[in-house]
Amino acid sequence: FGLPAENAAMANKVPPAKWTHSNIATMKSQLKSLGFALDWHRELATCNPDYYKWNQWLFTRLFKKGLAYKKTGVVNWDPVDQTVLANEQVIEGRGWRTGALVEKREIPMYFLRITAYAEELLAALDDLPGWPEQVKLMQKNWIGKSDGVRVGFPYELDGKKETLWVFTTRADTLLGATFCAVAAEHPIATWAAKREPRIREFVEECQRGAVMEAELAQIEKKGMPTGVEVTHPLSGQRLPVWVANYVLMGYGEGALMAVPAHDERDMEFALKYGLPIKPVIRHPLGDRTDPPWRPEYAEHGVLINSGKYNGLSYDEAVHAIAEDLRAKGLGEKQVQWRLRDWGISRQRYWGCPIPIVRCPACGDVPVPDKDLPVVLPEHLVPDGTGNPLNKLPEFVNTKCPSCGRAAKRETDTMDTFVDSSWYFARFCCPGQEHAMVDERAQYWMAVDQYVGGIEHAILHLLYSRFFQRLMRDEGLIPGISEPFTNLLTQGMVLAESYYTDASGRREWVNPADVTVERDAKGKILWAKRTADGAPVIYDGIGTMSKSKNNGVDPQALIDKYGADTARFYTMFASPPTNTLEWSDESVEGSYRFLRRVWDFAYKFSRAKCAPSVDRKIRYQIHLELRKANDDIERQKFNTVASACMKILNALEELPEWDATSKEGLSILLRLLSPIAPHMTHHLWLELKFGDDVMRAPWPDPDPAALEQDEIELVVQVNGKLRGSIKVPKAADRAAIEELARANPNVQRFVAGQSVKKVVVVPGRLINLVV
RNA sequence: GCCCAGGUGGCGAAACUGGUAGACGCAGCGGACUUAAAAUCCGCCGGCGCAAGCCGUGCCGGUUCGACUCCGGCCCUGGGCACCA
Repeated sequence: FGLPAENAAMANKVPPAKWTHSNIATMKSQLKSLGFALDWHRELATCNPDYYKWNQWLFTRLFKKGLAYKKTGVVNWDPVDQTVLANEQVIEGRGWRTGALVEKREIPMYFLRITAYAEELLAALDDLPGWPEQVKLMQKNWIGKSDGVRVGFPYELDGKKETLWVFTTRADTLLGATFCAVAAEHPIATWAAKREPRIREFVEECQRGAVMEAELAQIEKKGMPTGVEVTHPLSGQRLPVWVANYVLMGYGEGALMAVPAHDERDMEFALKYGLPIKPVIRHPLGDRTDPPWRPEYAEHGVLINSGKYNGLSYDEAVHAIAEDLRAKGLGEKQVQWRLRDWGISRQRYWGCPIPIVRCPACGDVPVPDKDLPVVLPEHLVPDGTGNPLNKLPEFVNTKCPSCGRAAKRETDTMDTFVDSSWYFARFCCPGQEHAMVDERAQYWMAVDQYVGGIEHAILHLLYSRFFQRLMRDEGLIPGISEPFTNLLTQGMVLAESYYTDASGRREWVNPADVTVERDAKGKILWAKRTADGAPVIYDGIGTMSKSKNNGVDPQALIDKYGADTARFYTMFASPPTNTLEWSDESVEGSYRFLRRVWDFAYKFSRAKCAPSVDRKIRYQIHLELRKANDDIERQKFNTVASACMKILNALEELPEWDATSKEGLSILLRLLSPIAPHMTHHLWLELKFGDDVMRAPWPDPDPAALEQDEIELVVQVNGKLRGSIKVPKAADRAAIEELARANPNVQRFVAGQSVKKVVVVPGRLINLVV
């Protein structure tokens, strides 16, 4: 389900269902040829009615509970194609197909009340020891709980008494507020726009602009006075109200108090429009408030210029000011969340239909269970001008489930994040036709180890955590709140991307189909499509993605080198959490290594083994094994692959075939078996080490092999490496120091100076400070 | 702009809690084998220097006997910013 399938459908003029099913077949065969141990009888596809029926079923439950509701939301509108665009389809403010300037439009949509779970989703992060700190921190900041104060600024409009409410985390700076600013959609802005054409123009300009937060945050800060003045709730001073494009209607009250002296954005705005700047926090370096802005202006400190609050600290001031505001009915302490409810309506065809019937008499009526699923017709081909479901009367026209009169079906479909928020629970219950999940989900959940790209750190993982709670509270999976016990976030695989721009529309060309000429430093001079020589534009390096057509097909690697090499190389190239710029140049080394293992094993199978043991090589093998076992725990599989290589290198140094060869080879095959299972399985059998390497006991290092009488210590003088010494394992400090001083090179650097201090790090080094 | 990561040889990387920077590979160079090539094997492989040694982990500064690792500031790259998923 989703946009890529619709785009492909448009480009190839085939229904997205067909394209999707053929992709599933291809990817399934690739997964099979890589030899992963997957339980295919649990397979599901979210575009299958057996699956999405339960999206619809849960939605109707949430709707009745008020956890799903309807309100207006803002979308990108392409005025030429008369269609809603995804953020991805807006390129530099214009529609991707039409090039028309994109407008904002408010339309009714359905929302899931994730904010009802904000507190729990935040607090529970502390109970996820198996999650990377990085991800928990991102989620915490995204949910964005802030303690602050809601402050009211009274004003009069057309003779009516009103209050402008703002939220601030810096109530301590209230006496430094010199103006207020409201969003373009705020009632004060609307009022002012009616009276003053210039303001109306500005408000309209703000409303035309971007929907995306990243864009909003980067636009030039602009504003206009509304002519409205509010009264400062403590000083009684009159403050002007401005309408400003950097105030978001979606956060807080859609209005803010501006304290230019202690907020960078307010300062920028005040300087631009000549508004007053009043410092109210003592600067740690003295009375310095003049521009340019300095970050320390925003630090908490002692209040000044604030009348009775002078001398108070941040906490004291916030408390005192909140109390005084409360007494006047003009404010109180308040918790504010950054998290917004989740808009799930998509004005698109290839998704799960939202199970609502719009009845002129009864309003929005959820489709009853007996009529679920609302099946998506699969034969349509979208043409880019809106949802084709709207043009399908047999889908749209229906009867109200409540009163039986003629009614219209909702044609919006659900955000595909809904599908991916609970599929893991469905994996637990193959074949279940009568429920979303059954008691098997209770048995299997939570997922022990979840693996996914870091790009999902916030949205997908947060939505899944939310859904797990929805299912819990629906009584489906009682007592389980968190879906994923351990989380590994893979780094992104990056590749260059290229597009042609001939028709004014970007057409992405796979890097494999591009010929590139580079200068000596590797910078791209020009690039063309290999097939027809058409010039292509280099778009930089970024994530491999469907939309930029810059993925590498793993099949080519499997065909050329086999699945084991493809697997070994992927493990060896870098740790899974690293970002990786893809290059298959060095696959050769992995292939060479596996062939050497094969070769070594076959020579061994024909050799006569001496019973002797090579203690030095055995030590090396067991040392590598110990490290490899640690690295598996740490999920650093690239060094496990190198440990395999080091063990083979050590084995090849053996002067003759002996007991160490046999033990070492047996360790190597078992260590290698999860990475290269096909080959190691075969060799294990051939060598008669057992019948199934995957069932053989995991190798553990032998403590006896790791024992050493002498250890090597590094000798430093003033922290610089000057030599090394061999000392008996049990040597004491004095003995080590004596040996270190006896080293001739050390003597050169110590000669004529007195040793002030000696640092001994047991088992590692001795440092003489002169 | 905001939030989160990352930056180490020509390249992928290693160095686990502050303790020998560059393990293991790729590419490259030199050699062996071969009529030749492929494959394989051996050696070299951060920079400067004849050497001793000096410098070197994005940049600037700090803490420490000792910093890739910790602290402060900056630069660059990647991920996310709510309709790509």
